[in-house]
Amino acid sequence: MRLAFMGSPAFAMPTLRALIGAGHEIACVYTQPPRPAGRGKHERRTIVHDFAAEAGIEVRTPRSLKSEEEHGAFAALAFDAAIVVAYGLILPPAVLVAPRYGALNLHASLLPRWRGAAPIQRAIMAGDRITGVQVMRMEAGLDTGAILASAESPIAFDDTSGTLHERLAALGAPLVVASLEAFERGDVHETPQSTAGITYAHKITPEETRIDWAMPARQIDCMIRGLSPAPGAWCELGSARVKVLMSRLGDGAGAPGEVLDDALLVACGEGAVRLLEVQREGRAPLPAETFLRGSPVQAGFRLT
RNA sequence: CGCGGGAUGGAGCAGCCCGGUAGCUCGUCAGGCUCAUAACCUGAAGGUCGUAGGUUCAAAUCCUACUCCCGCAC
Repeated sequence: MRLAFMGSPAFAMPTLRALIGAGHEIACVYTQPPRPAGRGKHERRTIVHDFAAEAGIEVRTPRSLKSEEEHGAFAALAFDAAIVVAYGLILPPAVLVAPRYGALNLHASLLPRWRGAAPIQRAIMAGDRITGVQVMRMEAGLDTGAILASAESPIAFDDTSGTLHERLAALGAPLVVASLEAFERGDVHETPQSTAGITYAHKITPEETRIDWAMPARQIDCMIRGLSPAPGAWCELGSARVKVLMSRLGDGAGAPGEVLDDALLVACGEGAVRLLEVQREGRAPLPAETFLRGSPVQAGFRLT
């Protein structure tokens, strides 16, 4: 089929590759415009942008799709379908209906749970045991469309947003390809989302990334893994800000934030967590054992 | 030019402010102890101190430029 691919971050890449691999024509890639970002405020292109440019695919980076001009430019390419994966822009109705088969979105949760921007992180942070990916028809509402295809994946005790991102991206790519095949066969089944169990995966804000050691260990462990590798949950160790990138539930009790042994077992409001991977500001992420070699933390020390 | 931290034997760090024989915790190798061990003891190898200049009798340490990495902000 002749497709528009709309996506920006790494999560979108497996699907883009799969579509190309399946022989579809990517007539145009829409992605977020390069913006001054990161250290030094240099202009950064999205990974999808880099890949598409390298592959010789036309790349468009409008700041918004709301204007008549953008509608026209989009419609003019006469797409069979638009595949949207973590694009980062709202698609107005005029764009949604322009392609012959409309716009399909790959979403990383089992809808209607975790509609919105950060479904993978929110699922882990909430302690969900299972999640998945779904291909959904896009409508005006936020992730409210009917489901065309679905695949589940359990969330393990040692999953992080990083590992889940990779797994779900890989799980979703063939689902999208299969959905397009269904259109070609004229065998598409669209199931409306349940009206029960709706939750929203709000964007992660910097304020909520600081660890509050008074929370139960179970919650803290989920928070640490849900925010890893980015943006990372953090706390203060002495005067240094330290990110905690991996943890595991442990046994122990003490004042919230109190280190209970010489291997970073930390007491929480209820229970304890063992910190397995940490990163001091300005330094590289390190396994706890390695970190402690250069910066020992005595039992009794209090993290804040 | 957004703010800031870092680069020291294979790993993680200290030393730098107040220039003068490179240190710690590990790892590696050899030997010892042990029924045995990731445990313990003894010994050894291994470093152009990011790169290029400069100052100095002397630079890991002071000055300049550059490269790479990272935290914050975005």
